[in-house]
Amino acid sequence: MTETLFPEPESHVVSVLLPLPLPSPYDYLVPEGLEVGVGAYVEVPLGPRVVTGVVWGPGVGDVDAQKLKPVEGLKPAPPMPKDLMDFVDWVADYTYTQPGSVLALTMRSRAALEPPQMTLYYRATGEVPERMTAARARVLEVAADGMARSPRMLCEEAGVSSGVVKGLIEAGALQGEERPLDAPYPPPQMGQGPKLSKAQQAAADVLCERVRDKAFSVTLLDGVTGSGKTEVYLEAVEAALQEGRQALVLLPEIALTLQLFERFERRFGSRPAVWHSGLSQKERRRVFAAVHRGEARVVIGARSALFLPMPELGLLVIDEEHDASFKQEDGVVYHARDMGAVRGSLGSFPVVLASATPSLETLMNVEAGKYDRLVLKARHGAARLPEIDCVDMRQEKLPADRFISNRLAAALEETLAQGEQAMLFLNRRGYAPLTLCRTCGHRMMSPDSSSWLVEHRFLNRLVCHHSGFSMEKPKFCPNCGAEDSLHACGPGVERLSEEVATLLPEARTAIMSSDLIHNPEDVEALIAAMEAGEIDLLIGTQMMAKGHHFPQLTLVGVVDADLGLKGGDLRAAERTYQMLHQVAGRAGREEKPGRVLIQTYMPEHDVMQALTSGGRDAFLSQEASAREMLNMPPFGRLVGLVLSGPELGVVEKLGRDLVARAPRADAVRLMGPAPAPIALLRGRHRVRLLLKAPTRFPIQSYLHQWLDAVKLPPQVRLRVDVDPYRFL
DNA sequence: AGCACGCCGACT
DNA sequence: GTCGGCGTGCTC
Repeated sequence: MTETLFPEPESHVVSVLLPLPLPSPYDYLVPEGLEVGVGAYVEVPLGPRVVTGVVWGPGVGDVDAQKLKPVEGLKPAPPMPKDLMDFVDWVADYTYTQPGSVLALTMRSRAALEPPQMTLYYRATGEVPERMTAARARVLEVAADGMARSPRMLCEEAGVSSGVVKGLIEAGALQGEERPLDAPYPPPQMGQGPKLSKAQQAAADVLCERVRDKAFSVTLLDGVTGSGKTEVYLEAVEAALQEGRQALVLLPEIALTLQLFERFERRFGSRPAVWHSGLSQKERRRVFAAVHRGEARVVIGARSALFLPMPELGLLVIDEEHDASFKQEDGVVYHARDMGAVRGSLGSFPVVLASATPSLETLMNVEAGKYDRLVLKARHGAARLPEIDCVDMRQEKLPADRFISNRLAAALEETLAQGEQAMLFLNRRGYAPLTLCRTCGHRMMSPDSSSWLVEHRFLNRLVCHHSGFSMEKPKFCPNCGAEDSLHACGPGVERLSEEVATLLPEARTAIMSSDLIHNPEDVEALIAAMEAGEIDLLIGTQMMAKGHHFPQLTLVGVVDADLGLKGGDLRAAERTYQMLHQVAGRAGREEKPGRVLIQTYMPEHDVMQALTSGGRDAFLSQEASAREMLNMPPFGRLVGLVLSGPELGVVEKLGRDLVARAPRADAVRLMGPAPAPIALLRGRHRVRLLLKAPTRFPIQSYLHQWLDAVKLPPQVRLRVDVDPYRFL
C-alpha cells in the first residue's frame, strides 16, 4: 500500500504521558489497526514492565526512532477530558513539578479504567427442585418476590448456608443474571430544595445564572456562619445538574461528615459520590469509574477530588475557601483553591468560593475585579450572631497549673445550670505540650525532630507530633537522673478535661481531638451524643470548629487565643482570626443567643479587636496594607525551597551553592539559606531558601533556569513550594 | 515510581 | 564460595 511506501511518521508515533515523575512524555509506536486519539488511556511497555499512560499528543520525535516500542493496548475507558489534560500541564508548569507526577493525581484508581466488574444476581425461576428441604424452601420464599439477589443476600435473608443456595442454582430453581459489582449512583432528584430567604434566593439566582452561562467566572459567596451558604450553592449544583453537567464540591477533609451527606441525601434523594484520600481501593474504583463515565453527577470531596476526570464538569464549589487544608504540602505541592480557579478557566465553567472568613487573597481578587462577590449578612431564621468577649488573662493571675479563668468557669457553670451546652476550644492535642525536669531544667525533646515531646496521658506516652515518635514517660530525668522530677507544662485538651472535672464535677464532658477520634463514625457518635444531650461540655481542638450544628450549644470558651499568633508566620493573624471566628460561630445557632469568651494575654491585639467588635473588614484591610508594604502575598510572590538530608553540613553547603548559582534578576530577592522552622524532621536536617518576586514576575521560567541543571547528591531532597502557605 | 544492575557482609 | 542489603540509574 502507498502508506507503507510513504509513511507519515507522526501518525504512527504518539507521545504518551506516564503517571511517573519523568521529565517529559515518551514516544511510542502505534501498531496498525489500533485507534488511539489524544486522551486515550493506553498500556505501554516501560523497561521490564507495562504501565498505563495517556496519549498526550503526536509523537515528539526527540528520541531515536529505533528505541521506540509499540503501544500494547487501549484501555476500554472514555478518554481523559481535554480540559483535564490542559489542567495537568498547567499545574505541572505552575508548581514546577514533572507533568507525570500531576497526571498520577488524576489516575488514583487503576481498576476504574477496566470494564466494570460484573457479578451474578439470582431470581427464582419458578421451577421446583426435585429434592425440597426446609432450608431450600426458606430461600425460595425469600426469592419469591422476584427481586434479584446476590448469593450472599439470599443466604443472609433466608438464614441458610451458602451450600443451600448453590444447590438451588444447580437444580435450576435459581437463575443468575450479570450485574455490575459496583452499586450505581441513582440520578439526583430535583426541586426538593428548602425555601430560601430573600437574600439566599437572590444569591442563588446569580449563581444559577452563571452556571447556565457556561462561562468561566469566580464568585465569592461571603456569608456569616449560619447564613445558609450551603443551601445557596446547592441551588447552583442543581442548576448544573439541570443543564446536564456535573458538579464538584470541595471541602476541607475534616468537614466531610455524615451530617453533610445526609443533608445532601434529603435534597437529592441519594448519597453523593464522595472522594477523599481515606477511601478503600474498592470505594475509589466505584467513585472514579462512575464519575469518569458520567454516571455520578455530583462529587463531594477533599482537595484531591480536583483531579478527578469529570467529562461534563460544569460547576466547582470550594467551601471554606480560606481553609489551610486546601494546600497540599507533600508530593505535588498545590493549593486546591487557586488551582480550582484555573480548572474553571480551562474548562469554561463557574467557580464558587464560599466562606464566612474569606482569605485575603480572595478578597484582593474581589477588589481587583477578578472575582465577584455575593454577600449574605444575616443568620438564617431566629439565630443571631453570638456576643464575643475577651477575658484578659493578665488580670486573672491564675496559678501555673490552671488554665480556665474564673470568669470562664462561672460562665460554664451558669450555662450548664440552664441545661444548655458549652464548648471549650484549645488547639492542642494531648495533655501537656512540654515536659520539663524541675531539677535540671531539661526539656523532653524528640530524638529525630526539633520539637518538644507532647505528653498524652490516655496513651501514657510522650509523643512527637511531627514524626510520630513516642516513648513511655520516664521515671527518672534522662539528663540529671532525678526521680519523679519531670513536670507537665502547659495545657492540652486532655488536661483541660481534668481541670473541668475539678471545677464542674457534675458536668458530663467529652474530648474531640484527632488522636481520639479516628473515623467519621466516631465523629458521628460524638455528634449524636451532643444532640441527644448526653454531653454537657465538649472539649476539643480545631477538629471541633467545622460545620457541626448543635442547637443547644450557647457558650464557647477559647482557652488560649494567642496560641496561633506566636512564631511570626506571615498568615498567623489571618489564620487565627479565621479559626476563632469559626469556633465562635458554633454558639447560638438557633433561638437561644450564644456567647463566646476568648481568653487572651493580648486583648488589644488586632485579631481580638476584630473578633469582639465584628470588624472583619477593617482588620483585613489593615492586614492587607501591612503585607503590601512588605511586598508579601498577595502583593508579591514567594517560592519556598527546602533542602533536606541526613547530614547538616552537606545540606548547608548545598544551600549556599544554590544561592550562589541563582540567576541574577533585579526583581527577585533570595533569602537564606537558613535553618527551616523545624530544623530537624524525622532525622533529616532542613535548610530553607525563600524567593520573593513581584506578582507578575515569570517565576516558573526563573525556576527552570535556576534548578533544572541542579544535580543533588544522594539522600538530599529539594522541595519547591510555589506560593507557600506555611513556613515549616 | 518500579525494577535491574552493582558492589560489600553473614550464611547453606 | 553464594544470598541479599539497598544505593544508583534508567525507562520512549
